[in-house]
Order: sequence, then structure tokens, then C-alpha cells
Amino acid sequence: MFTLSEENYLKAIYHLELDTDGGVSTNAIAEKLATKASSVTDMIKKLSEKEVVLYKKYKGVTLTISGKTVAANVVRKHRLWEVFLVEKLNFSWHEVHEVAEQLEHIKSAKLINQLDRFLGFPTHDPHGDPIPDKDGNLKIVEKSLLSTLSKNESGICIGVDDSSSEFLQFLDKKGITLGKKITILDKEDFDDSLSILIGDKKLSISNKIASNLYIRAHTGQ
Amino acid sequence: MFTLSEENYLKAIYHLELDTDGGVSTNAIAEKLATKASSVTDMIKKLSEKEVVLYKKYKGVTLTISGKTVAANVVRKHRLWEVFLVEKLNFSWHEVHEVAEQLEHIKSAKLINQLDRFLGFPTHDPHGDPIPDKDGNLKIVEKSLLSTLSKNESGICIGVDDSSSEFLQFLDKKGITLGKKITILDKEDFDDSLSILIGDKKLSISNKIASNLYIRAHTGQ
DNA sequence: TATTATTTTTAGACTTGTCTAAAAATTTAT
DNA sequence: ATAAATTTTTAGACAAGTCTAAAAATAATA
Repeated sequence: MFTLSEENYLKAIYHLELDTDGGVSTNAIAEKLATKASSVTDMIKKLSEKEVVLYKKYKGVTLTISGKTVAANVVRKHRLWEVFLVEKLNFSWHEVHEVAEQLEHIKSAKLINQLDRFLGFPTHDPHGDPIPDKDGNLKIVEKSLLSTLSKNESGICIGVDDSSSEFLQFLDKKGITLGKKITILDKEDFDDSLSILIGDKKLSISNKIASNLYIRAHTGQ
Repeated sequence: MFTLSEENYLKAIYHLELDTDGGVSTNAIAEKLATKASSVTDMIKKLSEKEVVLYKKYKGVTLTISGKTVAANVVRKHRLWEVFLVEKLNFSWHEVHEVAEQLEHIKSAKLINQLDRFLGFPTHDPHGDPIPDKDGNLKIVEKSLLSTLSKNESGICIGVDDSSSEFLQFLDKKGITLGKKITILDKEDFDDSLSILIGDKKLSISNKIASNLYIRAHTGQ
């Protein structure tokens, strides 16, 4: 069994491994968890003894198979709870993270299995991130950034890269939500801003926005 | 803000105060929380400084108004989560306690308010215990033990006194659940056992069972 | 009321998870 | 390739919450 703190470290390493090759650095973990490098070293030693991470001094850290399973399970719980909060309790997508950070540590296999069923076995959370299954496997969906599409191409909005509260609230205000079809009407060369059609509305968005929105290719009409 | 441990102490004192007159003793709290008296003394000092309990050395402890509010809020969360687990996630009433013990410490006013609404503002948990409102007030329902009813009297089963897992599972097996009408068909003098009608079934139950079942008087047929 | 028994508190120690400051290792740059 | 900068680890300290063992206060009993 793992403590709340251990689970948070495993989750942080799990996320960092996704966009790092080779071991995850002590400093990277410290930054992610808003703690000090020395604390990270201490915890890594403990996790290493529990055989959930591989650790060689000064060489960073990687999850073992069992470590990955534990971490994926925490992520699974986090994302299922996010779905619950949005779908059942009318939270908006920018409000769920903080609460899910707490709920993800509740220990009960039955709870999470029944919650999964209650929610209809969702595959993605309210930000478009995939929900690991019981074994920690993710369903990978082919996705591209909105900014990479060309004029007249379109796709379905399936997620965000930056899921900060500010960005999500901005999207809310503009009416940009998951599942909506977006078509590129025009691209401005001088500032890379985009003119898009979303639903039946025309919007102009900056390249920064477009580089934070994931799109699933939309074949046909 | 209160730590998980502080919340558990406040909740324990809250429950103990309900069936104690005068201050709650150190030993009583220690027993309830399966800890040692010395630990209780330490914690009580801390709670006393936070002004959620009144404490005089060797004289036991009582909740202040604000302590009672905090405790009632934890109880409120515990019971709302129990309703959720039973009504939405198909837990049986003997399975909910352990999970609710964890969920009751999740901090989010919006979460608990929305959960309350989602559940239809329930007034009682799956064991028949009242759910405190936002201000910590309980709706008191007139209730009596089944064992106090006389022959041919009847009532609605509204709760249990002993909510141990074993007892609840026993009731499940016998088909005794909240909301069912129970009529006393006969009382045996030599062992105080009862012959009852529940739903359309006749059952014989011991006095021990009857002394753990709460009944709301059922006027008329 | 003196003595015994019980309850409660104190004193000191331990664990977990954190921190600061300094030392050691590694990486970068000249 | 040596010096400088950065990263990582060690060493020692601290707070929260718990424990054991012993002392102090209260309650019960003869």
C-alpha cells in the first residue's frame, strides 16, 4: 500500500516520463511537486526500496512495471472523478482538478469499478485526456494541434494541451468545448492567427490558442 | 482548516457527546479511535488552542459551537457519501462505512453541495441516521426500538442501533431493510423473542435483534 | 480518611515527510 | 582539459502524530 505522498511522487514521475527520454531528473520532479530536490532524493530512495522505481544516484529515475501500474491507477481515478464531477455534479472543466487531486487517493477497488460503470465506462476525461483502464493501458487517439491544420480543413476538438484554469475559462467564454467541429476558414500569415468556424459561429483565435487545442481529423464533409 | 486527524477527533467527540452528559473522557476518545490516552491528551491540547473544544485538565472535553459545526460537517459528508454509494454505485449498506471514512475528509464546499442536490437532498443515510444540514442541524425523527412495541402494533423500519457489518448482513439475509413495514404478530414471554410480519413474510427474531432496530410509529393500518 | 485502583498527563522517543545548508558529482563552457 | 556552473546528494533539523513508561491527579474502597 502506498501513502498519499508516495502516490503523488509516482504520478509525477509517470507524467514526466511521457515527455522525457531516459530517466526523470530529481529537479524535474521537485518542480512538478513544488518541493525541494533534497526531499525528492529522500522519497526516491524509499520508492526504490519498494521496487516501484529504478534509481541510480545522479542518474535520474524510471518507473518499474509495478510502479507504472500504481501510477496509472492513480491517474485513472483522477480522470474518472473528473468525469463524475463534470457530468453528474455540474462542475465546469476548470474546477475539477483540485478536487480530483484529493479524490484520486481514495482507496477502494469496488468504488472505482462501480464509478466507472456508473459513468458508462468513459475513455476520456473532461480535458480530453485518456483514462487508463484497470491494467493501466491507454487508448491512444490520433490527434493533432489545431495550429497544424491548413485552410479549409476541419476536425473535432478532443482535448487541450495546457489545462490551466485560465485557459479553460477562456475556452468556455469563446464557446470552445470538447466534441465540437472546428473548420479553418483562414490563416493570417503575419501573426499566424486563425479564423475558424465552430458550430455556427465564426471566431478569430491567436496561434497560441491554436497550439493548445487538440483536434481529431474529421474525414468527409 | 483541519487535518484529517483533527477531523477524526472532532467527529469522535461529537458522537460521544451524544450519549454522555458532561465532558467526554480521554479514555473514551482513545477507545473510539483505537489509540492511546496519551495521544488523545496531546491532540486535545491542540484542538483546545484552536478553540474547537473546551478542555480542563483531568475534566474531560466538550465541543465549542465552532467545533460542533466542524464535526457535524464531517458527519454530513460521511452520510451523504454513504447515500451516494448505496443509491448510485450499488454498494450494500454494510460496505459503505470504510469508504465513507475516507470520502468524508475531501475538502470542497461545492462538491458536497452539488452531491447533496444530486442525491435529492436526502435526510437520512442508509442506516437510518440523520444527515446534518449545512449548519449542522439534525432533523429529529420520533423513533422507538422494535423491542418496545406490543403485540399487533406496527411501524416502519427506519434505522439500526448497531451498524456493524455483521448485523447489517444478517438483516440483508432476513430481508429486513429500511422503509419496510413491520408488525408484531406475537411476543414470547420466556425469551422475549418476537414473531413479526415484514412485507408478506413471517419471521421469528430474537430480542437482541429487536433491540437494535428502530421503528417509526405507523398510524393506521 | 487512608489506601488502593483507575484515569489522565508528562516526558522522552520514534516515524514520515519536509526543509536548509553544505558537500559531492556531473555538466557546461572557456 | 581545467574551471565554473549546475544538479544531486548528504547531514542535520523540524513539525505532526503517534507510542511507551513513569508520574500526578482523581475516584473508589475499606
